[in-house]
Amino acid sequence: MPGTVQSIERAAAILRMLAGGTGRLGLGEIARSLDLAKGTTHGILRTLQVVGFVEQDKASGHYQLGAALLHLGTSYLDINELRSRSINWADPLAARSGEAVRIGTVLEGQVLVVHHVFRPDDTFQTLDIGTLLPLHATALGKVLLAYRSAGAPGELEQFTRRTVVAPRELALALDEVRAAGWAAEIEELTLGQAAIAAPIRGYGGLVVGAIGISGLVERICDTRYRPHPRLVGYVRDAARAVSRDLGAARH
Amino acid sequence: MPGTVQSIERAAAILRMLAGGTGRLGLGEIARSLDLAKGTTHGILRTLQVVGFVEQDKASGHYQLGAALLHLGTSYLDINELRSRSINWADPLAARSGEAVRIGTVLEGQVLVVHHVFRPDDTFQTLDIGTLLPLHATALGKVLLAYRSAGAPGELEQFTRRTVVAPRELALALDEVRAAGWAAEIEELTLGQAAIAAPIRGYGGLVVGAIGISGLVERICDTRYRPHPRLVGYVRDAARAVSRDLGAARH
DNA sequence: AACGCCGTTCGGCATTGTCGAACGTCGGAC
DNA sequence: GTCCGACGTTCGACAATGCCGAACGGCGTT
Repeated sequence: MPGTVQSIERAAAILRMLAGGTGRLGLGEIARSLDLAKGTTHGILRTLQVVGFVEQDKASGHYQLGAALLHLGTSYLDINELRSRSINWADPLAARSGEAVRIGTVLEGQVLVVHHVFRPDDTFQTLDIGTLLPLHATALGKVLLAYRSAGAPGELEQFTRRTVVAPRELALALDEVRAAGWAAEIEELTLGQAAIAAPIRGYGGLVVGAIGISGLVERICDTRYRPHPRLVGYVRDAARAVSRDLGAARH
Repeated sequence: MPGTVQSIERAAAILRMLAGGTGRLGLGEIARSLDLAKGTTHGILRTLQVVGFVEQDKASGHYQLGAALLHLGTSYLDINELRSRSINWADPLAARSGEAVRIGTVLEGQVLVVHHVFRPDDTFQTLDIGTLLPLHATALGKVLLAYRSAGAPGELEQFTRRTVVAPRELALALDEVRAAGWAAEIEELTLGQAAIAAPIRGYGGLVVGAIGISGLVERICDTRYRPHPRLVGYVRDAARAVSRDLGAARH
């Protein structure tokens, strides 16, 4: 890609690789995967270490992500307008619906969770801000796909028996999402779990994210195995409120 | 610095700058602060944009941190051994003490919070994982300073009337911390707040972090304005437990 | 209407980072 | 105990790379 700094692209590729794997990776492993000379890879890793983006386990020599990234990630949250505007509406939605609320955007063919409110009643749940979820097997993802210019990703992983993996079937589902203005997901990612989501529009009406609730199927769905209209209304109301805050209304 | 990749260092400097400021920054502003040509800065920013580390506000042209950093930061948390080992002991500490628990490491002359457990009873508190705190005005920071090879930072900001700003006074306080094996902070960062912390030792006995509790002065301290020995015991017990998990015991 | 500032583009030069081979060290295998 | 292989690291030479500075077009202000 002309006009871009190649060493930075390589550094980013290394960071993505370290984030994807189980944790520590060896220099040789990294160099081999990215088709780089060991010496080159070493120079990049050393620099990343100096700036705190990676750390090295002195004992094994292996590399892992560094602490500076945590602060950068948190700073992103502080800046992110989608998140800051959503917070005021996510809590009420969690309270009204009684379910956990999540807000997501698209990042590299997946859903990035930028905000998460725990289910009000319940106890210990793991915070999954910063987590990546599949686009085709979540309510948030379907919404984001439906209003997205880029087409669906080629590889559709099957998580449960109900996961939509056929491209044509997914395209039809996305048509329905566009027509209805909201999306549902019922046991397509995890058995016993269901979710409802609606699009958040930013300046100019563009869809910049999605907000939704998720929880046990028996609470999200009615006896006919379909999402409660009441909950759908809550989600759509919240999405509209956030969109209004983001300036979707003005023009 | 020879042997390091200069463009990556510059890219990291830009990211740090974007994280430090209030949010969006202009290209000229960045180029001026880092003494770079506008063209050079533009190339780096474009690359960072391609890899998702920065985003550009189409309207104003200003730059801000990108979503990919959030995922990298979260991945760091998943990897970080200090954090993963601490989690099991942070919850019991919060339960026993009835206060909020935080675990921190040193990052660039500040305390980086890598884990945070809310005060059990209370209601809404803001999660400050990823936040940076001053070294000299927090209990966590004093512990980290006391066992650190590098000397204290030159600039000691005054937050309240009780903040220790005189280098000699701080050095004496750190001596006490080393002698006692724990540190306290009473209204030195925020009025009405106090904290207790103890060091976490990793492999080889090296101090790799600190764990502590913080809350209202009247709960942390006794009538003589000194930390409750019972709470100090809880914190030190937790610190020892985490250290044992991290392998400080073996050799 | 002209100015100043912004983000962006482009070409030439040399600084910069890349490559490949060689080194020291550690662990495991035999 | 002693190979052997793999690892992370260092180094020097080449040229490809990304840096610089000047020029461009758009926008808001003066």
